Parts: sequence; C-alpha cells; structure tokens
Amino acid sequence: MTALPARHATILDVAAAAGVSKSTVSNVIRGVAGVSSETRTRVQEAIDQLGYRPNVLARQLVQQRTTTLGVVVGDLGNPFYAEMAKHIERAAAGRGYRAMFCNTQGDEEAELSGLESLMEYRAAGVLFLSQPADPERARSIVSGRVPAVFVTCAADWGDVVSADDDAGAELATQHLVDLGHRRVAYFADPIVEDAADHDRQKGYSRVMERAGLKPTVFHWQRQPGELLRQKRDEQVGEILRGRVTAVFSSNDYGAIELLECADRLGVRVPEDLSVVGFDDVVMAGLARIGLTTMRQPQPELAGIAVAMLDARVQGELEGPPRRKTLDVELVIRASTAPPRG
Amino acid sequence: MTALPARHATILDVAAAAGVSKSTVSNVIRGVAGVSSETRTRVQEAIDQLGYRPNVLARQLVQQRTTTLGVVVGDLGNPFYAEMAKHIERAAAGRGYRAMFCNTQGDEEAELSGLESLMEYRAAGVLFLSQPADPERARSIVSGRVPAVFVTCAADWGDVVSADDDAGAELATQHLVDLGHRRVAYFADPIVEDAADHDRQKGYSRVMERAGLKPTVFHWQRQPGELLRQKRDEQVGEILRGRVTAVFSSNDYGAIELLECADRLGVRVPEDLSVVGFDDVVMAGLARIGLTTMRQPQPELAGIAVAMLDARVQGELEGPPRRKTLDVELVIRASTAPPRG
DNA sequence: GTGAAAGCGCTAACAC
DNA sequence: GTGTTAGCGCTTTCAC
Repeated sequence: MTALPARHATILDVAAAAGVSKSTVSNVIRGVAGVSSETRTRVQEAIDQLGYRPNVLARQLVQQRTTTLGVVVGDLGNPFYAEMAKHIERAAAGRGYRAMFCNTQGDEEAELSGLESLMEYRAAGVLFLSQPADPERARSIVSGRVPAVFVTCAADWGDVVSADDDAGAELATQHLVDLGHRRVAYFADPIVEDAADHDRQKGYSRVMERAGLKPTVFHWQRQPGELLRQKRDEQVGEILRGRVTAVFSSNDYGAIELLECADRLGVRVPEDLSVVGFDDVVMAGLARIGLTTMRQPQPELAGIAVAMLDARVQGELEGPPRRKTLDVELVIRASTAPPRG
Repeated sequence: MTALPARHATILDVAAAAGVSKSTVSNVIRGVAGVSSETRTRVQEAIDQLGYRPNVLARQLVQQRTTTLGVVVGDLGNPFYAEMAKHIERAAAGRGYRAMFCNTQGDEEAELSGLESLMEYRAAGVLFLSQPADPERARSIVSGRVPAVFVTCAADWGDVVSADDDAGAELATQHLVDLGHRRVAYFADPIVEDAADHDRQKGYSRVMERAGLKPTVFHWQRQPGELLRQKRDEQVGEILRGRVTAVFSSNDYGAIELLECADRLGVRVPEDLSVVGFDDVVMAGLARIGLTTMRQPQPELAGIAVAMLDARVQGELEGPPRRKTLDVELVIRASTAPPRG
C-alpha cells in the first residue's frame, strides 16, 4: 500500500529532472517534430521515472476544448440503452473521447442538473440516447454552446441518428396483417412519448388504414415511480377482452412486459396473441422469450452518432442539423403466428 | 438554431457587466458569506444575463481536486453491470460527482488506456465494477495516486464492497442439496475467474463436502471473441450425460445461458435439471425465465461503494483497505425442483 | 465588503 | 533545437 498523497509530478518536475525547459518537455509529450532524439530520450526517462502523467485539465483549459463527451441516457436498466451506451462508449474511446454518463431515470431535475454539469465540464458535445424529459429547457442549456446529437430519438436543434422508425413500424404491422390479424393494437412506450414512438405509431397507423383496419393505440398506465403489476394486468386483460389478437409494441422492453402479463393472465403467445417488439435487445433473442421484433443496428447507430458529433466538434461538419436514418430488419421469432380460427 | 461558436462567458465578463472585481463574482458563485445582498443580486443578474456557467476545469485545476469518478466496467451489455452502473451513477451524482465510464469489454488494452486516461483527467477516485483484466498493471496505474474501490470484485490494494459470495454460494448449493440433488455442478463465470467467482466456488465446495458429495467445477469454454453456441451446447450436453441433475452458476448471465442450452437440447428445467444463478438481474425475474437465484443488494452495494470512495477522497477515511460485505438472499423461482425418481 | 495579485499545469507563439 | 513568456478561467490569500 503506497501512501496516497504523493503529489502528481508536473511538467516542471520533469523539466528539472531532465535538465531542460518545460516547453521541451511539452514538445516531447505532444510529439512535435524538432526535438533531438537525445533530449527526447532523456525527457522520456524522466517521465517514466517520475511516473509523470499530463494533466488533461490544464491542457484542456488552455486549448479551450475538451475531449469529454456527455451522454444523457434515460435508464441504463433498460437493456437497449445499456447496449447502446456500451457501443457509444467504445466508439467515443476509439476517437479519443471519454464518455461522461448522466442516467436521468426519466427525472427532469436529474436531467437538467446533469446537463448543466456537462456544460460546466465543458463537454465537447452531448449525445442524447433518449428523449429529454424537458426538451425546451434541455435545449436552452446546450443549444448554441456545444453540438448535440440525438440517437434513437430526435429534436430539431441537433443532428439525429436513428433507425427508420416509420418504415420499421410498417414492416412490423404489415407482418401482423399478413399473418391474417385484423385487430392489431399499438402499445406506446411506457416511459415517455418520444419522437421515435411517434414515428412508429405513424407507420403502424398507415398500414392499418391501408388495410382498411382501425388503428388502436394504448399507453401503459404510469404509476408514480413505476408501473404496478396489477394495473398492467388489468390493462392488458381489458385489451384482450377487446378481442385484440396482435400487438405491436413500440419497444422490446414493453413487448416483454406484455409477454409477462400474458403469461400471468393465461393468455398464450402466439396462439391467443401475437406480439412484435422493436429494438431486438439481446433478451429478445433468448429461446424463452423468442420475441419477433425489428432489429435496430445498434453498433452502427452508435458509431455514426459519435462520428457525427466528432465532426461537429472538429468543425468538419457545419450548418443545419443533419438527419441520418438506418434501415431496420424484421426478425421473426416465436411470438407471432396467424390468429386462431 | 443559434450560432455555435459563441464563446463562453468568463468570470471576468460577469465582473465587467456587474461592475465589480472578479473575486467578488467568485465569492457570489461559491456562496461565501460577506457579500452585500445588493452586489449579490447585481452579480446574479449579470450571470443570468450572460448565461455564465463556471468552468469546472479551471476551478478543479486550481483546487487540485476534481469531482470526476472513474468507473471501470467490463461489459455494460451484461444486465447486472448495467444495473450496477445505473446505481453507481445515481449515487455519484447524489454526492456531487460525475461518472466517467470505461467499458473495457474485457480487453486489457482498453482497460489500461482507460485507466491512464482517468488518471490524466485527475479522476478523484476509481471504482471497479468488475475485476481488472490485468490486475497488476491496473494497480501500478492507479494505486498510490487515487483511492480505488472494488464493487462486486476484489483486490488487496483498494476497498472492497461486495455481497457475501461465500455464504451466498452456500445457501444456493444447500438449497439444491436440500431438494435432494446429489450430483450438483458449479459453473464458473464465462468471462474471467475473478475473486467473487472464487469465493462462490469455495462456498459451493464446502457444502458439497459437508454433504459427502463430490464437487465438480465447470468453466465455459471461451472462444476467441465470444462463446460459440454449438460449443456451449456440446459442453452442456456432456455435463448432463454425466448425470448432473443440478447446476449452480456463478452468475445469472451464465445461468440464463444454461437455460438456453437446456432448451435447445430438449432438457427440461427444472424436471431434468435444476439451475440456480447469482445476482438476481431483472431478467431473472421474468416469468419466462423464472430463475432461482441469489439476490445481491445492488443499490446498497453501489451506495456504500460510492460513499466509501467519497470518504477516501475527502480524507475522512484513511488507512488500510476496508472490506464491506452485504448479505444475499435466496430467491426461489421456477428453475429448481427435486430431482426425478 | 471588495479588489489586487499570485498561482494551478499546461500550450503555443516567439525569441534566441 | 531549446528556452522565455503570456495566458486559459478560476480560487484564494491578503490588503485596503
């Protein structure tokens, strides 16, 4: 156990140890050309010997830019966000950024203070993994200061990278209609009605109308804090009494929730009820879940989002917000089948 | 769309706007007593009007300490870590820290460069959510510089906050033995043999020996990059041929994997095989998974870990590494039953 | 109650 | 090739 308070060595310590000036040390650190290989090694030795590690704070203060990426995520407990967070972090690290996460848990205050904090840290940019709870205030905090990119969600004051929610919803709904379902309901996201949800709802409605069917949209009833199991069961029970034979859920999380309710209520999936999700989280692919769903290209979404934010930060990309949409793919598993009878 | 490059207002801008010196502005920001309420409001107005936001980098540079917490996590795609990450982030934010995540994906290089980066950012402390891939080098990077806390894993050069892995494993194994199982195998963590795994294995072995049974430990065979499905099935098939009737998996992730293999191989759970996990991730509680498992008190683990790290950072806690162990609880679900016959 | 001044550790001209 | 110097935006004595 080494003693803790050992002060960090500074560039001056290194300079003294190597018998050069601090700018020479700086030059070595930054790898600028024009340092004799002799001094270079001497400096390097001093660095190694002192365990010197440049102070990023000082560097960033003078350079007037950081390599910190702010990431705002609603709920890391939701596998889709967790998986996206992982990809985002990897992509950021690959480009020399460090990710600072704010898990807002859907709480407005947490979101706002998190964003303000990110601005105080002078984050180079912020990446929204889920729709801000308070879009207007979020906008007032970050817009105009640093670039923002919305992944899997949207706003008009930043770049948007998302799956083709509308087309995906069409595919999903069409799959259900093609199987012969007539009473197909849409189940909206339990957390918040976001842009993606909206687009998915649109795609759903279009297919329904085209097929001469009546669109029916349900929202999970939200309890203070969390959804109550009994409440959910009641809701789902009611829907099934409405003779709905298929449901398209705006995301896998909700779809799996639905599967749970169905199990508890003794409703068989897919015999009595077909369910389609959206996202294709790892869990959806488990044999026991076997959820038919729309696959979002997670690594690509993350990679493009980070690349875009990077380009904005570097000044390589300028002008009005860009919009990048990636294709989704229907993954058919065990939760969908033709209706009975 | 406001123009981006609007330079951040500084404390000097505020001072000029308010007609005071920058130290007065600083005093207002930091809320020190001894500023006339008149100047205070004048300064506050200037702050609001300019949209001034203190530069944390500059502050931390002069204060010689940051409020950045480094969090090293193996795989955010693993629900247990994602859930823990969420709690850690919340706990950190609650104490005024910002969490900087490094998702190492078990990669040594990623871990090392992540840690070095954290040191360069002068993170106030680092929190390991999973065993470092290269413990020795990790140690040489952080030990002696900033305090480290290991949550759900362990090392002798930092505080450790973990569940009672040994006792938990005992409970789990005993549950199986009490059900009448004689051939009970232990399945080690697929990622890396860490300290928690080791303790769990110990608890398992103790119960087996006490019951006069032969302990059998299996390791998932690791493929370069990831586990191959076929390989896994072969392995599990072989184990079952060995007439094992129950398995205790070192974590839920592995247990669910096992469930998957069993499903594919036509092995019924719990009729042909009982499975107990460890962690109690949300997924384990799904009706369709119904995994009997040991519940780790995630929020408490996270809260205590962050509190401990905070205490170290503040200098309230000093001396040799502390060790905090929390109790775990057996949650019986549908994956365990007496053996047939 | 308020201001002047000295840094924190670094980069980036600009001399030599 | 290497050193000198002026900041980056802030905190924090210490005078007034």
